[in-house]
Order: sequence, then structure tokens, then C-alpha cells
Amino acid sequence: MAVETNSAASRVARGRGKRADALRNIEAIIDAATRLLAVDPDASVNEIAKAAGVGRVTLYGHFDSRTALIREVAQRAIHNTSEVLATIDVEGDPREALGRLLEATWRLTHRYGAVVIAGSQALAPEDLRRVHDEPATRILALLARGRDVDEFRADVPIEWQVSVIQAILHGASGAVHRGEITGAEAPTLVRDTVIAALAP
Amino acid sequence: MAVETNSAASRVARGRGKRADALRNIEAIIDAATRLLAVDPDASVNEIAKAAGVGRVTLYGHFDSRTALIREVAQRAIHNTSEVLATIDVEGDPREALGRLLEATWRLTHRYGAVVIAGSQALAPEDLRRVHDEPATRILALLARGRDVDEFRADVPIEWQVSVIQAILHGASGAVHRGEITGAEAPTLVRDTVIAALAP
DNA sequence: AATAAACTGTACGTCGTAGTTCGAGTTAGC
DNA sequence: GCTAACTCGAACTACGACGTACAGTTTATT
Repeated sequence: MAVETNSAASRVARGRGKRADALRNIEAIIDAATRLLAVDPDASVNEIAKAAGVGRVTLYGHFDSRTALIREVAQRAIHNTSEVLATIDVEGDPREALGRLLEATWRLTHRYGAVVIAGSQALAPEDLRRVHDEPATRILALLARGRDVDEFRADVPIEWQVSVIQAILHGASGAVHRGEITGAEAPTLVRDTVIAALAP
Repeated sequence: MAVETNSAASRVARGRGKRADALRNIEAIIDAATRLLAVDPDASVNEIAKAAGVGRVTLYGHFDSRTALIREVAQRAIHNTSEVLATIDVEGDPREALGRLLEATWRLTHRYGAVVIAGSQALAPEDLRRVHDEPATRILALLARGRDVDEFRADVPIEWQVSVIQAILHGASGAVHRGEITGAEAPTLVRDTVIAALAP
């Protein structure tokens, strides 16, 4: 599903009726762009096109500009993130809830990584704030509840704890990319380490 | 006649023989470059020159290329890092020793930050490995000793623990730059959080 | 005060990347 | 099997950053 890709497209009236190979290429481009931008937010259009198995000109046939492509990638990432996080139950025992939230967030962080950085040069500030605030407030609320019932330490700033969680998630992603740990053991390590760091 | 007795030699001559204002400017350039590159490893030569209060051409009068400047900055950072870390006593109670090591490393991380990333595009791979290995092995040895006497948990890979420490240090630096915490409280937060994350 | 070293801005050539145009070749779909 | 949609590479413009050359001015040093 998801056959959109032209929500804000300011091109000529050519909305629907795209050919199958075109749609396939568009998907391949967005896919490759997501993969490359997650590692290097400055990946060139040429690199993205080659990774997608198409020519540079073909890419420009589907996206008005590099910025437009990044915007599309970022918006998909945002949408997918919201979607995944909405399914996570943050009620019940704070420690277990945080574990569930971390496991899901880990996957998203590892998949999207530096896409946020790339997006910060292409997205409107308001959209950008939503990207950061949505997951942050979710964790923030859970953290606050856990601190109230003394499951998490409350003698350090809560914003610092959020930063620590983000740092560990990001660090784990880098460690996997460098081959220091495997993608399979990462979720457990992240969960255990964060819980330990927040323990009272 | 023979007005250029040492025109070619003066180019290569380093250190002595330079005028006082030249030496002052060289310091200012290295200083500004360190400050900018620590935040943005892609800072342009123009930005660095302006931040140093000199013209772009003046900068090129002292450094053959952008790469040469980065190499100088990186080597200073390496030297300073080795120097500082050499004074840290890593004996005695592992937890306290780690605290001392973290406090020193924090200052270095916050000061140099992304200089390593900039250097990775300009330094020889061998030099680059030294930069990473020297602090890492120091922490590694301390970690191993602490695990042996059960002061640090030993049920997770030790390389992961090193990654966590680096992630928290880097995250703290970012948090200070974003204004979420102050530079004054950072060392304590880093120390407490890392100790908690490693506690058995 | 004289001189050489150092600084400045402007302007030029080069290179890599973004974005466009064109003509010709493929391919999906009716 | 026809046609429009799609793809491709090569060549072009535009732009910013690096690096260099020049000519004029300031400043440290003797």
C-alpha cells in the first residue's frame, strides 16, 4: 500500500497512473536514501541513485530536488516512528514499560540514525520539533512516573536522563555498525544498561 | 643583488625566526580551528579564518592546505590528550579511579569533540588508531581490573561498556552545547551515571 | 626611520556537487 | 505490435569551497 509519494509535489498534473517500474524505482530510491542517509547525512545524490540501481537523471525525474527526496525520506521515518511507538504500552511497571519502549526505539534509531540530521537541513522547524518531541515526551512521562514511585533515581535532572538514553541508543547503533556488537544482542544490552543507569 | 638568499628555506622553516604577530596569529588560527572543528568537522577554511580574526589568505600563508591545518590541530589534540591522561592515577579503588579518569576524559571530549572526525579524513590510519587506542586501552585495563574484583558488572561485553562510556561522554558534550545542562554539573553527572551503568 | 616580514582584499582557476536539457534506447501496458 | 511512459548517459549551467597570484597597506624589528 502507500502509493502516495506526491502529497506536496508541485509538479504538473501527473499524479496517478504511474507505471509499475517507475513505482518500483521510487521505492528503491527512498529505500537506498534511507539506508545511506542513516549513516551519512551528507550522502550525495549520485551515491543514492547508484545504490538504488538507477541513474541520477531518473532520480530527478521522480524528485524535484535533493531536498525533496530528503523530505520524503524524513516524513516516512516520522510516520513509521509514530506508528510503531503508538503500539507500545507504557502503562504498568515503569521498568518493564521502559524496556518495551527502549526495544522499539532501538530499532527505529538503528534504522533511521542520521536521517534526522539530514532532515534538519530540509524540514520546516515545526516538523522537526515534532520529530524530536513526540518520542521525547513519551519517554519523559514514563520517566517522571517511574521517579515518583522510586523505581528510577530522582537525584539528577530528568532531561539528563533523556539525553543519556538517546546517547546509549545512538552509541549502540554505532557499535553495531563498527561490528563491536551484533544487532541481535543490542536490544538486551541497551535495555539492561539504561535500566542500570537509571536505577535509584 | 641576491635579495632572496633564503626565500625557499623560510617556507619550510618552522617555529623560530617568525615574527611575533605571525606566531600570535598561528595560535589564534589553531585555537579557532579547534573550537569550530570540535562542533562541525566540515567547518570551512573561511569560517575558521574569520573566527581567528584573520583573512583567508593569511591562513594559507601559515598552512599549506586545509588538510595541513587539520593535521596540526589533531596532533595537538592527541598530544594534549596523552599528556593529561598520563597524570591520572588509575590505581587504587576501581570506582574512584574510574571517576578520576572520567573527569579528565570528559574535559578532553568536550574540548575536542568532532576533531577526531575531521582528523579521520586527514590523518594517516596509523595515527588515527593511536588516537583511539590510547584512551581506550587505558579504560579497558581499568574496567577489566574492576570486573575481576566485582566492582563492575561482568555479564556484558567489556567493549560494550567502553562504547557506553564514550556514548555518555559524547552525549554530555552535546547536552552542554544544547544548553540542557551546564558545563559545571556535567562531570558529576557523567561520573554518577557511568558508575551506575557499570555497577554489578 | 628604514626595511623586511606580515597582513589585507580582490580576483582567478579548479574541482565536486546540484540541477537541467537533449536525444536515443527500453519497456510496460493496451 | 504500437505508443506513451520510462530510463539512460553525456553534456551543460550554477554555485560554493579550496588553493593561488597580485598589489597595496600595516607593523614588528633593528
